[in-house]
Amino acid sequence: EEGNLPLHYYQIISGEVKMSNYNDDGREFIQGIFYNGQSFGEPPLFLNQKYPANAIAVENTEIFILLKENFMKLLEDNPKVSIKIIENLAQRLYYKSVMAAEISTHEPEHRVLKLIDHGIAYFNFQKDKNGYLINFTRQQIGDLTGLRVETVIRTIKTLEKKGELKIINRKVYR
Amino acid sequence: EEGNLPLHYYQIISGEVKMSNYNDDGREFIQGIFYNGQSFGEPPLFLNQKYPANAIAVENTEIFILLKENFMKLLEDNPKVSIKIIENLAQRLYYKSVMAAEISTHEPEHRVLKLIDHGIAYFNFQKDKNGYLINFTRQQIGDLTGLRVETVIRTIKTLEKKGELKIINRKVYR
DNA sequence: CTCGTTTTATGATTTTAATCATAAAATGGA
DNA sequence: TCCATTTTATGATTAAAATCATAAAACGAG
Repeated sequence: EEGNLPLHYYQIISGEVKMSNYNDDGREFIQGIFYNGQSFGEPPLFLNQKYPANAIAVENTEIFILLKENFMKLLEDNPKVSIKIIENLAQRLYYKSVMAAEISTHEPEHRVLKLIDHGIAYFNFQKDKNGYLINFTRQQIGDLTGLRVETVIRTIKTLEKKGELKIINRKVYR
Repeated sequence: EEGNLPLHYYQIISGEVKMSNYNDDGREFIQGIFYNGQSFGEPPLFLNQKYPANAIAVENTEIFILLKENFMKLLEDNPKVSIKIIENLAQRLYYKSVMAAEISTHEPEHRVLKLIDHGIAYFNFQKDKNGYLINFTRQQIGDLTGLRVETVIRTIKTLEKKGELKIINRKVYR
C-alpha cells in the first residue's frame, strides 16, 4: 500500500499483480502488471523509502515473500542473483523510459501502439492465427497510457481503419 | 544516440549530462539530468537493446568510460559494486514511477511542484536565505514534466500567488 | 560593448482529449 | 439462468493546455 515502508522482497510464483496509483479524483494510473517469475516493489526496499504506489493481486496469486535482511544477505553472498535483479530493474526502467516519453510528447495513437508493441515483447500476449491477442481491456490501456477509456476506444477504432491492428469480436489483435 | 547499441558503461567525473527524446515534431522530453558521481545508460547495456534516448553533455564534462566486458567482470567479482548499481537503478526507477503517475493523472501545478520537490532531494539544488534555488529554466521544467513553456511560466506564477514558491528576479525558490 | 540567442512574459485563439450522457453487449457470480 | 457489474460503444459539449503572435529582459560569445 502506498505510503507504507517496505519490509519484504516479493516474487510471483503464479497469478497476476497490478501496481498503480490513484490521484485525488480516484483516477488510476497503472505503473505495471507483473506475472509469474517476476518480482516487484524492490526500489523502495533498497532505498528505505515509502512505497510510491499500491500493488494488488488481480487473480488468485501465489507470492514468495522474503524478509529484507535475508534478501540482502542473498545478494551479498551471490553475485549471480545480484545480476538477475539488475537485469530485472533495467528491464523495468527501460519500459518506463519509453512510456514516459510517449505519454508526454505523443498523440494517443502513438501511445497506444507503443504500449501494445511493448506488451508483445514483455507482457505475456499470446499469438494465434489472427496475430497477437492484446489481452488488456480498453480501460487498462487507458490507465497504462494516461488516456480516458472513450479516447482509447476511439483511438483503437482509428488504428484499425489504418490497418495497424485488427478488432475481432471486440478483441484487439496485432 | 538513440538507436545505437550500447558498448560501454558511463560514469560522470565532473560536469552535467542531459538524457532526452525528441518526437517527430522536434519536441523534447528530458528523461533525466545526471551530475558528477552518477552513471547513466546502463539499462540498454544490460539488456543488449538499442538506446531508447539520447545523451549529451550540457557543459564541459569528464566521463569515465568502461568497456562492457570489463564492467560485467567487475560486477561478477565484486558484490559491493553490484549493490551500488542496484541502488542507483532503484533510485532512477523510483523517480520515473513518481513522475509517470504525475504526468499522466495530475494537473500542471501538481506536476511542477512534484518535480521541484523531487529535485530538491535528488538534483543538486542549493539552499540560500530565500530557500532552495530551483536552477532549471522554465523550458527544462516543461521538458521534464511534459508541459509547454508558456504553461510552465503561468503555472509557476499561480504557485507563487498561492505561496507555494517564491520568484526573486525571475529565479524560482522553494 | 555589441549583437544574436535564449529566457521570461502575456494575450488571443484553437485544438484535442476529457467530460457528460446514454446504452447495448458481454461477463461472471449467486 | 438471472441479474448486477463491467466492458465496449457513440454522440454532444466543454475545458484546459497547446498553439500562435509578439516583445522585453537577460545572457553570453566574440
